[in-house]
Amino acid sequence: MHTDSVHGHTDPATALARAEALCRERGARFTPLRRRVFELVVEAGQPLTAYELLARFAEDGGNPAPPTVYRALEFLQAHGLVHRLASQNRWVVCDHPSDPHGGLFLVCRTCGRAVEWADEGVAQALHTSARAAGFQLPVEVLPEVEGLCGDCVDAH
Amino acid sequence: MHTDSVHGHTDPATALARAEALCRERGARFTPLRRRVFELVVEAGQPLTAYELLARFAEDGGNPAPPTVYRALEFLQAHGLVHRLASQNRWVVCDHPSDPHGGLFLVCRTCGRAVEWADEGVAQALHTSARAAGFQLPVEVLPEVEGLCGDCVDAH
DNA sequence: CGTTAAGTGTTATGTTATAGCGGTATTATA
DNA sequence: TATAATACCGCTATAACATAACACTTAACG
Ligand SMILES: [Zn+2]
Ligand SMILES: [Zn+2]
Ligand SMILES: [Zn+2]
Ligand SMILES: [Zn+2]
Repeated sequence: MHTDSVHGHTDPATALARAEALCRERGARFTPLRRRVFELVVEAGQPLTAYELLARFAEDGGNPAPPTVYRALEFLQAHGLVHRLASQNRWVVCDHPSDPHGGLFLVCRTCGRAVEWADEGVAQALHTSARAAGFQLPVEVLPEVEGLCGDCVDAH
Repeated sequence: MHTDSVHGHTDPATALARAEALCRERGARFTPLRRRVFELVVEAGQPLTAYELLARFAEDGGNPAPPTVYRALEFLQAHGLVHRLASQNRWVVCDHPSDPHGGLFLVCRTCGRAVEWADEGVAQALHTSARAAGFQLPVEVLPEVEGLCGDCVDAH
């Protein structure tokens, strides 16, 4: 089984440059607002709620209303720059945008850390199982499961 | 690979009897309120939001407030009688309570139908993948994925 | 330029979920 | 049975998450 991990440790500058390049390629506008939202999500290094983002804007003296932030997040998601963790109501940076990918989101029940784990084995098992149930899944599927990360297991 | 499906077509009377028996065994109180909530979820035959449940109570002339319904749902969930679909903010009856089980929730993007699909292959792939990422998953893991059910695929 | 589309600010509101308190019903114990 | 402890539920209020709709500004394109 081929297993390929991508950890959430891309440095912010690289992530920003990559996002900017990707948007330029596609003719999508990486506006200051969208850039700032992306930057905040990258810097957080962990999943954030939309309202946590709003709070960070407020720290900067900004004052956007919820729709402003939600719209930016939707743009970023549409371009694969962030993922929405539906089970957590949170948003997190994608570590390998521009590359369509399925996989698995592992979310720590204790510390909230999330790891996007690209694993063809899981994706394949999911598609096989879904087909057996008569379901057709999109190519990219990214289920979320809760567990304990290594650090939190060690700390009992 | 062993694949075992359980469809959402258990008849309401049977489901109720089973729930009642299960609670009696465990010394848990299957009160009228909890019974009614369970019955409504069973009858719906598809995932419901808590507020849809509240509306059905209202149809009956009842008037519970949100916490009342949420508490009943949490009780039912704790006893494995219903599952919460975190990605959908909905609740759905479990087709094989009393039997700890992992698997997969397949949710149709179009019609909203949800199928709980017990598949050891998926559960195993998830645990293997999670371990590789340093995560420890609970024994029962039930990720949710969105796709198209057979009917909705046929209807284009 | 002028026209059009895309992006953003803003207000208001809709939807989902929980905290906390006080009263009632059930159970456990003497 | 009396009493104490616990579990359950009604209720009010509020927190947390998300979107509709409209006005205004900015960018894209001839
Ligand atoms: Zn990704
Ligand atoms: Zn952790
Ligand atoms: Zn189940
Ligand atoms: Zn369908």
